[in-house]
Amino acid sequence: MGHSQAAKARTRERILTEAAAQIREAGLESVSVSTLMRKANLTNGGFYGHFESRADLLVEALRRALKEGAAKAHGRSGAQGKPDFAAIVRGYLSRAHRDAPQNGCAIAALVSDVGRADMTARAAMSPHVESFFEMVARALADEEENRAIAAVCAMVGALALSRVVTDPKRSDAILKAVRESLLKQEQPEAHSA
Amino acid sequence: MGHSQAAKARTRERILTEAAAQIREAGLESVSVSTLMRKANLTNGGFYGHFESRADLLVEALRRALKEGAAKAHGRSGAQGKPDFAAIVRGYLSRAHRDAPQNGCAIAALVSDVGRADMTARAAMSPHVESFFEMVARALADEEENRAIAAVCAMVGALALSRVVTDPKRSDAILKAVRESLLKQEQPEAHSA
DNA sequence: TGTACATCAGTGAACGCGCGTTCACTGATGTAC
DNA sequence: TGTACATCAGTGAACGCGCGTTCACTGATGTAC
Repeated sequence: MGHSQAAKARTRERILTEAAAQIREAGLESVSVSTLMRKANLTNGGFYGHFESRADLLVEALRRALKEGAAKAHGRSGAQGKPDFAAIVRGYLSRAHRDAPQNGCAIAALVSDVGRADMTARAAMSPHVESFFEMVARALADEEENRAIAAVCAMVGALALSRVVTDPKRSDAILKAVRESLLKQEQPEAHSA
Repeated sequence: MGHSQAAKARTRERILTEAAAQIREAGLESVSVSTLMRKANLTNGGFYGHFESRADLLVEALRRALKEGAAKAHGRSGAQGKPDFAAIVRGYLSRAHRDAPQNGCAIAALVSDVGRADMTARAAMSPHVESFFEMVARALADEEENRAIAAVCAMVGALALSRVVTDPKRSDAILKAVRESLLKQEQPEAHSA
């Protein structure tokens, strides 16, 4: 199989990316070493050349999932400068986001899991929660932190609840209600110009 | 051990109550049949006299946890008649609630788990989400559903996130920010009397 | 009221299974000459 | 440029363990006489 450092790093990347998608789709506990390795076209044994243990992988996969989710959010909100509040809200509270948790926000996908997990997992997610607050605060006209916190909680709650509710119409209604509620508060200054 | 129907029902109750607390504290997957039975002062084998399988128990425990959480919320909001919005918000977004998930709202404790669970679990939680919306709507001055949905999402999101964030001060800040944000919207009519 | 029996809630050992982890091995690649 | 060797990423069988589940059994209780 050869042994270049770059190739090994790429393999590790492949495992980690697969695991990051898996935990957002089916939870931290859903990851099994052999299934994961099979998905990466490898065999169980090879796993321990890349990670110390399953627990070690889970933390790294969580970090990866959080980073991917954050990157996507930043992309949606206008890469640099003042982020666009309406764009954030519309992107976050969309059916597309609801229906593709494996590519979406890891915070909403794993809030309740991480809320009862050990300190390592909680410490991995905490700064991403704070970053989300900050990004939304920068997007608000008055940049008030408390309003940003409330907006983020509403978005995370709405997305997570929309994935619970079985009736698709009611699920859509949740996304829509919170979208409108948040956008109403934050009218563009130019609306009467 | 005897065999009265009432005694058996009480035993079942004991197992179910224990399981309902357990899933809110540590998640659906945390329940192990033998550990659960040991906690109920019984041995593994007896389990199958009460439940068809572990999967069967998990659904029943989820239903129980949801019911307990709802009962508590109704208690806090003034048992009958128009519920008290401020009381709901203050009770839900309290440190006491955050720190005792095993006695609290099963929706916040298990949103992301149930969001990716099978239809049975999602169908068990959905009506409780709708009830929560309804209760909050009745508590609002204008009784507008969309505002109730937004308030519930903010509460569920805030409680779940407050359990993630590791810094206690920041966790408190989340609860406080959303408490104030919701209460500011819904001023008592008599505030300038 | 007292005795003999049937019931059945609960016991606890045993089972097969899948899991995380280990380890002796393989064979393609990079390197030294 | 060509050959021999060392490296080490990945293989795949094996391991011990805990799990969900089964089952023959026990013994306290309710019931019939």
